[in-house]
Amino acid sequence: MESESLKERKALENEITKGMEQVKQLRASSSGNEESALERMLTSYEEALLILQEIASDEQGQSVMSLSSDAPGPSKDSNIISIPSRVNTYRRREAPPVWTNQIRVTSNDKYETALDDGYSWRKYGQKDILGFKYPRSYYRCAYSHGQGCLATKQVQRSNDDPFTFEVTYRGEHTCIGQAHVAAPQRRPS
DNA sequence: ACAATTTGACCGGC
DNA sequence: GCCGGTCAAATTGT
Repeated sequence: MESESLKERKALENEITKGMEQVKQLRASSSGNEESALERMLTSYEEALLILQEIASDEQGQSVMSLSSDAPGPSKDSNIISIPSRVNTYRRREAPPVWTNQIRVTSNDKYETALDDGYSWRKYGQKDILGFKYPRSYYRCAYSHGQGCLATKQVQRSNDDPFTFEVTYRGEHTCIGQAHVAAPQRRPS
């Protein structure tokens, strides 16, 4: 039975990996705005793989605990009650996914158009960063209202090539069906 | 009048 | 104390 589920796990892992490769291939020949979507797909795959690993290590269970046996823990004195406690319940911090895109801006391209990823952001800061000759801008999702969206991005203009921007996203958008559908218009008058 | 941006202040981590 | 990140008051845009 165990080997059966192990086999399935391996198959699932294999499928996910195949998907990753497809996306990577797509990304290699992509341009501009679709790139961020592809990056997000990639981080989803990576997260899936991570979750799979966690499930696997959960199944193995106690073997992890044996590590602490040689630690100078609670003594074996029968007077002392050893509390099982939550030693084994490592709740892994759900780190938000982070990825950065390189965006090259052409001169006839207006910055806004090129940097527009279809979401609406609100700028909340700008800082000069050591080693960068251009300031870095900080944006958060425009509807971070209530328990809304925690998605964030930073924009950093490249030192050497002022036409290249490094856009770093952190966190997935939890907001859906919002106003950003109406993004790609902004016609020049 | 309201909403978004700007910008120095502020804060936490190293 | 410096550095990167965020806050928030002032300013600017619509």
